[in-house]
Amino acid sequence: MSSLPLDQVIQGDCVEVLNRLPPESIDLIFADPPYNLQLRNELRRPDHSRVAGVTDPWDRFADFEAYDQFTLAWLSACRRVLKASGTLWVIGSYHNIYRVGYHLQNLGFWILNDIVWIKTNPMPNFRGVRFTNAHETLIWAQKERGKPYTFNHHAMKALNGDLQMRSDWHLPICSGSERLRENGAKAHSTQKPRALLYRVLLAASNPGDVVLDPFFGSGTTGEVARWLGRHWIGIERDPRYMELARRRLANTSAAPPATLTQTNPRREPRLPFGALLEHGLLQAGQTLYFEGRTEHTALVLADGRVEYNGMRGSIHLIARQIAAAAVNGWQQWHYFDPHDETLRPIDHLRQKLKSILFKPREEEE
Amino acid sequence: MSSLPLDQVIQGDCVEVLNRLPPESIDLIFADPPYNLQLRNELRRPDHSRVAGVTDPWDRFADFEAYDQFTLAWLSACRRVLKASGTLWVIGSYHNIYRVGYHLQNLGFWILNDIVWIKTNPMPNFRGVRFTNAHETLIWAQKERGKPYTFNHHAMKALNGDLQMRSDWHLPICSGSERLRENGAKAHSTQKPRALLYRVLLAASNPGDVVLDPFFGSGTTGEVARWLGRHWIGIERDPRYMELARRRLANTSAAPPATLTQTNPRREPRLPFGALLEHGLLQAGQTLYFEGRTEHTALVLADGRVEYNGMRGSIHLIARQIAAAAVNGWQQWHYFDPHDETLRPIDHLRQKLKSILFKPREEEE
DNA sequence: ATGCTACATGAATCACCCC
DNA sequence: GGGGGTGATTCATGTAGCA
Repeated sequence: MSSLPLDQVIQGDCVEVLNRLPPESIDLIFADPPYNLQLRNELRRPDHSRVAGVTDPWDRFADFEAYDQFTLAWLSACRRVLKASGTLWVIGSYHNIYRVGYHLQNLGFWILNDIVWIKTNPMPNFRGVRFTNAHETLIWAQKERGKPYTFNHHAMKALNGDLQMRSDWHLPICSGSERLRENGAKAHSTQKPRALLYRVLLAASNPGDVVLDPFFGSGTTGEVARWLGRHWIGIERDPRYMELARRRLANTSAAPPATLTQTNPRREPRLPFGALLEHGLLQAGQTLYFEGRTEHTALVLADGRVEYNGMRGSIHLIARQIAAAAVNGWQQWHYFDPHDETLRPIDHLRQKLKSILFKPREEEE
Repeated sequence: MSSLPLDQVIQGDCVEVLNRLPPESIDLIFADPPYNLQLRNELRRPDHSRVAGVTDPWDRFADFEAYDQFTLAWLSACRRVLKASGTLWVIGSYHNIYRVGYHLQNLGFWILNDIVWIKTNPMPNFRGVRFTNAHETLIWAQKERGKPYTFNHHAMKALNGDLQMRSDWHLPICSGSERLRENGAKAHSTQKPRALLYRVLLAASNPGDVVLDPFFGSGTTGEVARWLGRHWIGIERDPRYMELARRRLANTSAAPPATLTQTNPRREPRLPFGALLEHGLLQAGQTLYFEGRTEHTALVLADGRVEYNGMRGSIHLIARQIAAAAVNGWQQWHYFDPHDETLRPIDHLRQKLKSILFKPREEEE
């Protein structure tokens, strides 16, 4: 295999498949390896219902040494196919992330950041014997210290309301309609949310780049790569997951490439418009209507800005240009709600997202 | 040194000092080791002012291997002095925490949680080449898997507005009047905020426990330990920091013991159902009502068992038989209160007896 | 359609005493 | 030390069912 099998799911052990790929050919790797959870007994909620733990056979290792060998093998194989300018993301929990980070540093990867995914709705600790485990950790590392790498600072800043994107990402877990199901049961026990991958790919790759995921699973990485105009390669050992991902990707539409070009920073409000994109309430390429009228339309860009009449900027900036007055973009811009075929202010979506992210708590004494 | 040097700062290398302490004598260790930051060049803000990085000699290591040796040495020494029921906290950043976590697991420590300290006011990434590094990581580990350990669940829940404390802690960095200064300059480059230690010590120790900090620095651990009625031992290599901490601790006042009462029911003595009979709150021959309904009644026997439908057993056993599920007999069974002619759970009587037998006590030991 | 309640569930290393 | 009994323990969110 000398050329890259782009935009495909490849069935097989990731080390073997990686070793057949040409060296230094991948721009970005996102890896979601087994966490080695080591669950022993069943766990019940206070109402005595049983918690469905992750006890899949792919997460069973004899001991730490076996897990270390596994980790070194796939990290080394990834390192070979990564371009000198490429970066690697790995997600994990306290069960495995210290082993991953240790070996990754030993192999010569240079950590650029670690990111904590703060879950807005984690599962509680039912027995009250530890802290609620409310986060997972991502390590972002380049192949070699000092090499150039891709970090789309302005896109991240735009996505974060004109403030620098920080290392703590507050996002909900994957649930509801986003969660893939088969006969009512979850199709994959550890499906990652699209918003997480959206931020990773937008930050650390460019349109046309090749993004590889050695533990493809349900294929979230591929779906978001398509949204963002990145090529993707998914490696998955389990034929059932491979089929699942193939079906998913066959139904994923790509965003128009015009929305994906490089950008400059803009002013944004506190809850940024980009959050609507991260959470899938809007998609890049959708049309916005100024004051709900069809003669002024704008195009939603992937980093949370909009394009109108050759101009690019935040919803507020563009709205000011059109109205020639200080206006609030959240009220001016409308989106088409296909559910009831009406135009609504995007502020409607913001309220919806607010209720998702910051559900107001009762007043306390 | 056979007895513990309580409530003192000891000057010396922590491994040497730890090796002179008796084994299995410490309840809690909080360690804030050098982070091995490996800063190469000076960093300037956009206005060209110089950023005061951590370039102290105590944070310089030749390479990862040297740092690993250092880490293994102090972790091993800590492990020896820790009680079987003791736990260890280590704080670090992505520079060192993966090495710490790896070695700690290899030594047999069992991770209970990792905690992310989210800084509400971190230093921005001035050059815009990475994400703002807005967090540090703490690992909380017990000496050995499966041993009992201290976690004050109710204290944590109360501290968090009656919701379980999560693994993400949003706290500001140490600044303002809390920050120790000498001639206007920071007295210690990595002084930790008291709020962080407050949560650690309140969660994982009890009044009277011995808390040890092998990298005492400015002495935040000691100050909070005094606040919370814990004994403390601080080890610090640098004589200047040792003096700084001694001055600080001399001016720290301890909390009134009455404010430190235990709220964890696990530490309260157990009251069997028969105690209600012994103390006359119930009498043999009385009727109990399952879930307050009159169709399931049981007879109280003199030995603290109940008889229901020919079966005899504990309140829990019989309740489980009726409910065909794991239930708590204290909640299921009701008694008739002649005072106001209502049915109440027998747990009401238990609470009453508890308040009679165990008047809220002062600090123990 | 709207609103309310009940129910389900999420990468989980989830008890402890006493015989 | 092993086994059985006692009894302590949950938050956010989405969906289904029903009025």
